[in-house]
Amino acid sequence: MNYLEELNDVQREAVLSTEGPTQIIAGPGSGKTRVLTYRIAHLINIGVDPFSILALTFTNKAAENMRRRIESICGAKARGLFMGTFHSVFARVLRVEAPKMGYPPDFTIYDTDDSRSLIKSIIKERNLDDKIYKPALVQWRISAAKNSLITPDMYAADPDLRIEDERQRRPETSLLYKMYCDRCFKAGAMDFDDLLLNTHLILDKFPEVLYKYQHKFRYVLIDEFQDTNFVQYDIVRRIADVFHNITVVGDDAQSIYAFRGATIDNILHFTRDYPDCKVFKLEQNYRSTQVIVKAANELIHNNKNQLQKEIWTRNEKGEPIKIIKTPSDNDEGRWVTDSILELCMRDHYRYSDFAILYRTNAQSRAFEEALRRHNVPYRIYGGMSFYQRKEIKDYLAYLKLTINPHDEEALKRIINYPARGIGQTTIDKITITAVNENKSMWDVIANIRAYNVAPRTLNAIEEFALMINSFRALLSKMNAYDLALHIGKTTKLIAELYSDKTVEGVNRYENVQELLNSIKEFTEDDEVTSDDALPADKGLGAFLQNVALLTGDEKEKSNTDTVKLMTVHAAKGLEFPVVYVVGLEENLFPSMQSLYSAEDLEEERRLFYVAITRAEKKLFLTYANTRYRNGQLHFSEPSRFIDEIPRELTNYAGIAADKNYGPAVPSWRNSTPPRANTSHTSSARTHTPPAEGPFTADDPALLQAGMEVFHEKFGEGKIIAIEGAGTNRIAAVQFADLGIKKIMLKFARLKIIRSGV
DNA sequence: GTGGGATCGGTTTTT
DNA sequence: CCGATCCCAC
Repeated sequence: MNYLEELNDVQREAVLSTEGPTQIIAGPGSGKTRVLTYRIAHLINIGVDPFSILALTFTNKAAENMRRRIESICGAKARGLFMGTFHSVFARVLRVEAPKMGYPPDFTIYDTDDSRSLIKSIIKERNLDDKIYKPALVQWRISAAKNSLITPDMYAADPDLRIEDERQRRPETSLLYKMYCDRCFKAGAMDFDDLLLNTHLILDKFPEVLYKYQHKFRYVLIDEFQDTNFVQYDIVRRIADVFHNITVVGDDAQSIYAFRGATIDNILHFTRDYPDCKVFKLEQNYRSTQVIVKAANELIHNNKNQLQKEIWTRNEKGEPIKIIKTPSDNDEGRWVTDSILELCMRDHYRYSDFAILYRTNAQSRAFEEALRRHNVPYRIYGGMSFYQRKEIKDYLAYLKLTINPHDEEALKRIINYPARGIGQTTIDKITITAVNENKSMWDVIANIRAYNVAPRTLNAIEEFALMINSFRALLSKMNAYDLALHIGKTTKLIAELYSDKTVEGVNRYENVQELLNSIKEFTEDDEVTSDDALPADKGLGAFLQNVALLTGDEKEKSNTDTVKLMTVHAAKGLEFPVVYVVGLEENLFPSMQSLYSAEDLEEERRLFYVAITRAEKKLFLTYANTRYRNGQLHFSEPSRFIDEIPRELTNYAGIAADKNYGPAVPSWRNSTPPRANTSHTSSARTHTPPAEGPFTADDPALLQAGMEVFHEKFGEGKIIAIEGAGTNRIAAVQFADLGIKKIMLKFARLKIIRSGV
């Protein structure tokens, strides 16, 4: 078995000792994925039935990647292996088992948007103020409860939670939680958390189900164990409770999902639950230069809450880490682009060797613009995923409704799209009736004649119900693709998009075609991993089951020689020869909300640790002096994380000084940074703005930076009138060559409301 | 009930 | 800057 020869001693041991509980602590670049894949491949090679192996990963990408690697070693033998994300694997289990809890086998999966929108409508129905009951917060609280295995009843009974909710002026949260669960259930829908919670509940309540999976999955392996939450660990622990062949792979230093309920405690609990477990520590780094490895070690030592571990490497020393300060976010984009072009020319790097990593998705803009200007091909990962686009969600809503007409979110989305004369008032009435009669909205619609409805509306609703029912009748007669196409045509959805010839419209049409393609692929894909316990299904229903769990960007586009842009979170598990970690500013990375708690700050530090350890050869850290965030100009201080890297590993000098990007070391490093002045807003009511100069800020630095952006965007201009008071004010600006434009001033930010004279 | 314009408000990270 | 929402004229 030649694959074993590629491994070092620890790695080989970790691959070969297949039996019993095993913990593999694997630092960045230590060949973690390799060990995990080889371990699975090895299991198959020594004769373990792939059907009895359960491998859980954190992302679809990781699962796919690993499956490919295993198949390249084992070939067809690897078929039938149970591998996927927690959510996708247990969604499959629930398709079989959830009817025991009263869910339909074709239950819908609500994504974050669906679930938020449902919460929103419940808040509205209860006549609560959505300024206080912010849907996102309520959703977060419900999610946290589910992840801690707290049911609505337990929530209501818990005095601590009640006190906390009352303190936050949201006493009805408990009730909302209950209503939310009821509504999901009635809609035949589960949200992401339900997939885990319900799996747990079923294993808990139905011993025969637990027995079945305990004996089916003789080997359980979990990747990115540090990112699992309480429920996830609980589920796998139960499943592995008979054979004890449970392997967890992870690195506490790379735990970056605590905000989502992941807990490092799982690592500690694991050694407590399996005191006899074997532990392997993979500390040799094969990825990065000594400089990068050293920087990473030094950085992470600032965290108190960390298992002792030190990564090391035999790789070359490497270049110092370059630290670059730019005047603005746009300059940052330009500088990085220049740097990429230079390295391509001088050192013959390819575009695909570069990654630009940022803290928030919103930061991608400046880089996109600069890269596009220089015709550098790039690809953005994450952000708005394919399946979150409006046109896709609309289309999918029809498909979902066909499968499960009780799906409330799908129904509300398309009941009047394309417009068919069913307005908001009617929809509200239906909702209220449904709630009052304890039915789903579909029950009301399908039986609309029983209610007193104006003839015109009644007609529209009946036609709608008839259409959906006609689709349902075809379910057993057509394959997924034909039916989807038929639905698109009948509803005029495709025609509507086709007629839109704007750039966005064409794009939307193409997206829908893309969706249809993927349905076709799904229909024709015959790689069946059939199994009596969990039969594979190729119908429209099965397609939809998967769709909610996909992030959609998995499909590689034709051109792969592209610069990659993504958040640090999305970069986990990846590596690149050259990495730019950008936007390294206090309040951004580390993020503003992490600065109040030590734990959160440590998570940010781990995130930065993940970011820099993606780099193989060259690492650049950049930050911008000024940046627009929610339309406001912000001055920034360099991130504290920059200071935590030993000076001898870094190079601040020569930073593009020849290109006028400004001095490398910030001038206010040890003094008070200038702050955006907001005092003028409060006095704005009585203050008449001066007749000239677009800014009333009295901070000269702010004025200066503001003017720069202003001129860059609009050229020379002069304010001739301002109306309004408060934060938003409309200014008429006279431009030398463009006439007069109306511009909205928001604090110091300019927004065009209307262009032209 | 529809559609357009004005206005307001807001931001981490993801399955 | 862009999406959600409000308001108003058809």
